Amino acid sequence: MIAKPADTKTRILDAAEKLFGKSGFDATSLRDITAEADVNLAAVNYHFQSKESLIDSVIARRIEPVNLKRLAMLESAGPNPNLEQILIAFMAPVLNQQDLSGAIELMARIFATPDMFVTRLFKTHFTAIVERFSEAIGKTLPELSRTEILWRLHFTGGAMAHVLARSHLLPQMMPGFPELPDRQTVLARLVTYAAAGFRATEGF
Amino acid sequence: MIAKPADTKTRILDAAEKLFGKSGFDATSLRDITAEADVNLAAVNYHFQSKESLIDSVIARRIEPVNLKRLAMLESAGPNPNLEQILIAFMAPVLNQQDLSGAIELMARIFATPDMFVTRLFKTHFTAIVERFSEAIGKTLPELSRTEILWRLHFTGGAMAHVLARSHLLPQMMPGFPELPDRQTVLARLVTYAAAGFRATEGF
DNA sequence: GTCTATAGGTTGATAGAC
DNA sequence: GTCTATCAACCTATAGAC
Repeated sequence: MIAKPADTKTRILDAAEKLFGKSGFDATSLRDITAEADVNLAAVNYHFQSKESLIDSVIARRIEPVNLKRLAMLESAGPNPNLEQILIAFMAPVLNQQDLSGAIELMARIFATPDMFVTRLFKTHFTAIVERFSEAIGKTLPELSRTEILWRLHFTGGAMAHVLARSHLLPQMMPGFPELPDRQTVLARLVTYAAAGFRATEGF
Repeated sequence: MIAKPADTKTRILDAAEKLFGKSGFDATSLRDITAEADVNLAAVNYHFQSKESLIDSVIARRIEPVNLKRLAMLESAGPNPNLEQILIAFMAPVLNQQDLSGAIELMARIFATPDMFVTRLFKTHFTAIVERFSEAIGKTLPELSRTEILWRLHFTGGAMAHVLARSHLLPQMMPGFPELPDRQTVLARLVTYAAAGFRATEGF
């Protein structure tokens, strides 16, 4: 492995990702980022024009590969994937991604931030995913209405986002809670829970 | 109904709640708050000492009544509540609260903000609730391990938080998604989903 | 309790030299 | 492309008059 001397633009993206994930978009200043990246302050505006545009770039760089992976996993499960395969394709690329420079914490922020400009990105990047996955689920659960499927996907996304953002404090919140298991175990628990939720009889 | 002339302290709390919910804690300045509340800037520091202490007060004012309501609903379901009753007691007080000055949006922020000082409040206000509800669930689902119950409560809290934070954009995210139903309908959907998730056989 | 005034520091963004 | 220097605006917090 050759240590790549990352160029300025990449260094800024890496530093911004790390700090946005740790402290949020508002609380992270451009000066924090340039200090972390060890580049000049003016370089941010030269390469990204504005802070908001930098946020756009940081988010898109991580989300797009994840979404491609989701679609690829769904494809590779064949023309008639079962519910568990679908849910794993939906969640594994998010939960299992490499946390090189804080990608997981960043993703937790994106899911959890209701601010308008993040919401806009949410729409941009997730609409096609929701469309594709809700269609696949509809094929395995034809008795569910499309509306119900979308709601349950909404619930499932919420559970997944919460796992990203807060799982690390389960042990300290609950006395006697065991060590955090590895990601595969968490994913398995989540898939079991969500699959049962999807299979519930509609209307209660 | 007599229109109460709220005192300065209450006006600040109301304005802060509204703006924290709308824009987040970092993006809301004390000047934003005092302008909204139509009080003097210095009044904030007089009544609350610091911004962080104001945030504490704003959050505690809304969370504590909700948690009392949760415990009361669980009590009133009798000594052996079924799973649905437990889940309704857990979620209804959060989802159905009056959104007078932005309480629901504030609650969404609290659940969704992974910052340390919010996490600390999370522990302060929710540990007892989790303890009580996980115990009640354990009585109805004795075959589940305590660890599994805590994980599934974690997932359920995530789904609920996501409903608070993002449900309003389901219609615009999905072409053909119908109008948002009333809160009771959303709650019923969520309870159906979560109850099935809890009843899943452990270990898959 | 409420106000004005201000201290002391940070912010995003840019102009202009190299 | 990268730097220094700087602007104008904003921030939290406090001192001190009333």
